[in-house]
Amino acid sequence: MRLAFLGTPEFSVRALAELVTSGHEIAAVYTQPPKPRGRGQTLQPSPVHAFAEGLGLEVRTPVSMKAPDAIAGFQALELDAAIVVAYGQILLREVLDAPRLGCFNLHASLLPRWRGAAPIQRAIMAGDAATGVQVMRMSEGLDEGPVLLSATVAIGPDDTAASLNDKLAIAGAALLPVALSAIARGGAVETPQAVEGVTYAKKIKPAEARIDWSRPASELDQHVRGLSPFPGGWFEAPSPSGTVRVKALLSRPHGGSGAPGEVLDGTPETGLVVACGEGAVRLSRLQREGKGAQPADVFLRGLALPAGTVLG
RNA sequence: CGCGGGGUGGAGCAGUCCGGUAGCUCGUCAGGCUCAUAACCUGAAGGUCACAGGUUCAAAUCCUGUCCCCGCAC
Repeated sequence: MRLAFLGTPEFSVRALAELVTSGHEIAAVYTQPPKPRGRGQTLQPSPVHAFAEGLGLEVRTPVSMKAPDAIAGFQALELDAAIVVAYGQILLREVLDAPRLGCFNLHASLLPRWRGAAPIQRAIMAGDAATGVQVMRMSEGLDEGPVLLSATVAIGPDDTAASLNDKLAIAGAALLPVALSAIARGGAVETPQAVEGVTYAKKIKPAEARIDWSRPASELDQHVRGLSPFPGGWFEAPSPSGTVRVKALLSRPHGGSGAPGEVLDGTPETGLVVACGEGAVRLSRLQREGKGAQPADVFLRGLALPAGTVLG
């Protein structure tokens, strides 16, 4: 089929690769324009942009898909279908209707749960036992279209937003060729989403990343893993040169109890065990502000946090 | 010139503001203890304190310049 691909982050790259491998014609790749990022604020193309360029595909980076010329350019492609995977822009009716067979979206949750921007993180933060990826026909509403294909992925006790992102990207990419061949034959079954069980995965706000030690251990564990590595659940710890901010990147509930935020065990061999409002968590990967991530033992050799220390 | 950290024996850090014999937690090596151990005890090796100038009786520490690294939340 003659397709357009719309995607931006790393998550989308695998999906695009899968489409290319399965022999579809990629008429154009749409992605967000390069943004200044990283040290030096140099202009960096998006992961999808870099990947597509490497394959010699035509890359388009309109600032807005609502602009008349962008819409016209899209319509002129005369597509069979368009595949949207974490593109980052809302598409108007004119765009959705342009391809002969319509626009399809790969979404990282089991709809109608976690419609919206941060489904992967929200699933972990909510303590869901499983989540998934789905291919759906796009409609004007936010992730409200009927579902064609679905795959479930279990959320393990050590999964972080990063690890789950990878698993979902792989599972999702595998669905696309299957969905497309069904669409091409006209044999795709589209199931409307359930009316009940709708939740929205709101964007993560900076303020909610801070760790609140008074919460139960299970919730804190989910908080840490759901926000790892970005933006990272963080807390404050005393150091010889004042209070420093520390991100927790990996955690697991652990036995023990004490005042919320109290260090129960800070020996490098054990890891950092901190009391919560209920129970305790063991933090096994940490990152001091301005530094790289470190395993707990290495971290604790540089910043001693003996039992009894209270974290903020 | 977007912002912020940092370069100190193999690892992670303290010391730098208030110049004056290079320190901590580990690792490594040797020996000891133990039924045994990632445990414990004793001892040892290992550093031109990123690099180059400058100030000074004396610089990891003060001044100037250079290189490199790390973190900035679709």
